[in-house]
Amino acid sequence: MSHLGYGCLMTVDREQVLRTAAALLSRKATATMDEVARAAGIGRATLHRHFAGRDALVRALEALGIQEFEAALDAARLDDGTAEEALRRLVAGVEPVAGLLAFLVTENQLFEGDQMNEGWARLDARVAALFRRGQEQGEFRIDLTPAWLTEALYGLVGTCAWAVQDGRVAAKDFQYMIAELLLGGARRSVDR
Amino acid sequence: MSHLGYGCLMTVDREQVLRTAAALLSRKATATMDEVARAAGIGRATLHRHFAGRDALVRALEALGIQEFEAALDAARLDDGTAEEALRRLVAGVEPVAGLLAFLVTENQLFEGDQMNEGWARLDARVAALFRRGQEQGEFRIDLTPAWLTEALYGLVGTCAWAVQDGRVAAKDFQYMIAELLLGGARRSVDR
DNA sequence: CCCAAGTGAGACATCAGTGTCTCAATAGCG
DNA sequence: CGCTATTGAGACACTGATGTCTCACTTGGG
Repeated sequence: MSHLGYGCLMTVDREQVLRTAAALLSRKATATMDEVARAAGIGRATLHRHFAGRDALVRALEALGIQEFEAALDAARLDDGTAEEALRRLVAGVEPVAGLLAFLVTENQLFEGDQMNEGWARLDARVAALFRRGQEQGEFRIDLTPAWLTEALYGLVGTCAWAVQDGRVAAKDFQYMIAELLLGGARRSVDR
Repeated sequence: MSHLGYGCLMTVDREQVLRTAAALLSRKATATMDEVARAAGIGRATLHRHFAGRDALVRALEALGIQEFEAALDAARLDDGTAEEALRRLVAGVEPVAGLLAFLVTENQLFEGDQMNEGWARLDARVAALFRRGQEQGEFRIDLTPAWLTEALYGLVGTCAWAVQDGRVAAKDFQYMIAELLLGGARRSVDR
């Protein structure tokens, strides 16, 4: 059953552990392996059986985050319909990955090594391309660079994930708050 | 001269050290005391002379961040003029503190202890009050809660500070990018 | 010019976190 | 009902960061 990676009730749910770890580490990067294990509801020994060490854990977090974010990008079909529609689909699809994404964005130390950021750079380019498309089609303003809009999206997703975690924003408002702020801003326009 | 806290050229510039430390620690929370010292251009021993330990350093970071952010809030005169004007003044005044602010927002572990967050909660309330005023005066939309707008401001400031640090956003665009996105969003309105 | 203050570099003991191990207990499966 | 796989708890040594100390050097003031 171990070859399945899941299915056995007594077997640790690898993804669940990683999500919990991301939520904890993104808020307390100095958390102990023991704290991570406790947060995930498993023993330190078990955590070590699945991830050779702290580095391996972080790498796994990185890999899962990139993988899931890429899946969200695929599912959002960024080239279909208006850029606004695509962005809303992206925000919706990113919600389950928000914790992971917050960790990736925060833990900049991942990208100091060499270039595991290759994977990340590719995702970055896809998001930026969406904003560029919106600008070229006259849908988005051109005075905010695609690079900044991309970073802002990441920042807002992470911030909102934390706000939800701390109860400052209702979980059901996650998509709305991010998409509306990013698209329309705080100002009340006359045509809205 | 030590009673002045400054003035002696060979004396370490305490605030400069803290700013450097904030910039480093907000991007690599696991950085060593030695790394912090090197980044600040001083020896580890000297760093230890000024801050008893890592905890003391973080506390000092917290205190300075709160103090300077509060000063920025005062200087922005949040009750004067339109809410938009006040927000733009705040963003402008916050720019020099952006690194410190990014550290405070990211290092949530500060607020796990007891309630040094009292100081933070007060600042939080002031910012939220600005957004609430904007809403009550019909200037801001009411479907985005003041609490969320407050968090979003923090998130965007931190994100933009990092983007500038990494060269993805030009330093001169700091205020514009944040204020414009936060106020108007990415969408190109017909009345703009 | 000399002295006090401050600094950097390094040595050192200490300690918390890490990684590895063993062992008893438990859950699923035949 | 055993058997196997997996887990949690604990013991253990080890590594790296930490905090403290000394000492030589430099700077600025008297």
